[in-house]
Amino acid sequence: MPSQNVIPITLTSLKAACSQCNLRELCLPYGLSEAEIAQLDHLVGGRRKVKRGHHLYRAGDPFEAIYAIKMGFFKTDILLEDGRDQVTGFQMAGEILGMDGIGTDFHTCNSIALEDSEICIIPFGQLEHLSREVQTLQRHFHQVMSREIVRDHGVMMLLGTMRAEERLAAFLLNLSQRFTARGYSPQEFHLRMTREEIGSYLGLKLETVSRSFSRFQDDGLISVHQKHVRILDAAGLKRLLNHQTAL
Amino acid sequence: MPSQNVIPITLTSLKAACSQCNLRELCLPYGLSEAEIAQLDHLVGGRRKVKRGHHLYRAGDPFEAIYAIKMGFFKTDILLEDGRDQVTGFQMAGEILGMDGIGTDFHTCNSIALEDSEICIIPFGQLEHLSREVQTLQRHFHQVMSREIVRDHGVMMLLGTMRAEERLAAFLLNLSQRFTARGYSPQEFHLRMTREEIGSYLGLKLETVSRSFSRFQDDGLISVHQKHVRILDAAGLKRLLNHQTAL
DNA sequence: GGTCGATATTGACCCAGATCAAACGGCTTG
DNA sequence: CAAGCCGTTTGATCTGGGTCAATATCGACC
Repeated sequence: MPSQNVIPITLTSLKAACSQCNLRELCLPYGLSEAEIAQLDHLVGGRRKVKRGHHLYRAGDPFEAIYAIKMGFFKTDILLEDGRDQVTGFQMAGEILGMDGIGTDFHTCNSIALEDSEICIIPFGQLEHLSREVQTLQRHFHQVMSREIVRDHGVMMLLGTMRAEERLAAFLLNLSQRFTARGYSPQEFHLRMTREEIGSYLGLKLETVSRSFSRFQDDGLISVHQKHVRILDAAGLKRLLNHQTAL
Repeated sequence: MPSQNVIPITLTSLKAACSQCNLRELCLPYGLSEAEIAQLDHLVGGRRKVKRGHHLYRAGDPFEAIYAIKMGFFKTDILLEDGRDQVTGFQMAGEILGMDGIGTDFHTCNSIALEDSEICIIPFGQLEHLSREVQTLQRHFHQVMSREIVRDHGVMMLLGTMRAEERLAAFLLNLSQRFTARGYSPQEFHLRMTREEIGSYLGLKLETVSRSFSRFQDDGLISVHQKHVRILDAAGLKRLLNHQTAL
């Protein structure tokens, strides 16, 4: 069923592949020369639109490709047999999805669009093939995977050692930083996810997330109305983070 | 200073490189043909012994190589400026260390031997070079990285959704399974880490770890004396894990 | 073999965040 | 524009695990 929505790359649409893509500074081609990016254009096996609420892939799906987000917003989550589930990440334009599947030949988590999105399909065989020829691509792909590992370590740190408000502050600052890198305002943004999804990601209940938001607002750190967030005192949020809790 | 302890590969010692190593079914060469493993022997840049309590590398060290554990036991941890720290993993023979450094050219965590250990140095440039030529090696290296990501997701799940005793049960079952894969007893093993290190990894205080151990013992699931653990009822531990908590 | 510091166990108490519950706001839909 | 639903906010109460503290045990080193 995914193939229905796949937009095959044609000569005209190729114009908009990596070499023309304004995300190339954030995405896989980062750091590649013009010539190398030209080679990379052949890498993109097609595009696919994913409507809000729909899956890009599900846990158990055979692994065939990784995906670069062209536009939109995703979450990944894991669902255990006993009903427990956890959001393992939120991904935005320029970020790579699907690397969880490389190790087992099937995906190990679900990837769900939180808004109408579009992704570039990167058939994994082709990526490996091309990265045997383009050293810079190989290197860069390894860096992307490694950074995912480091990001996960950061989340483990957050879940293992931080209290609720610290987690939320870290979350907001991280979002702000990533929006900034994409040319959006660092202070003001729209949350694509619910309080429950934030809570799941941060290991908190939605009520705690909501209460912490209110607390931040009362303290003049942010202003929140529903999904709209404005950061009023980024330094204050950072202070909250670095503040010695114990010792 | 690391270079002092490096044992260079000589013609005689080469005999004991990957093609002769009894860990090759667990380590990087897994799945490679005899001929490919022969090529791989050139990959190992040397060996290094790391005494208990000593660092293999530290956060901030320049990234040059990844390491395969030949024998011994390690932990990785992250230390934040504010003094918080967290153990991000425990690694045993056949497992790969150092992939956190690929993305940034310096290591992002500390790797510390929990017993006298020996590792194989795999210079990363050489690994990338060889994996451009040996497709199976390339594929396998990608799988190793991906599995690290999946493992981290598992830990996030554990930290985000499980209660103390579930975390410890999952931890013990995971250790048991890994020891089994290495030919050791699934029921009986020696913990190389302290209660505090287990707690740090599981997002718990050492007192909670100790209490949970005692509880398991009272319930006849395990027997513990200091670092010696014997699993008496693995099924019981698994039941503890899958047990519906909420809903 | 005795001393000392690190590690482990156990108890008593407390609190951050979970849980339960109610009400509200903003959507979509007829 | 009313109805209904989902997501959110806020309050009241409960509890798992943190904190503090005392004691026990182990292993390393004179």
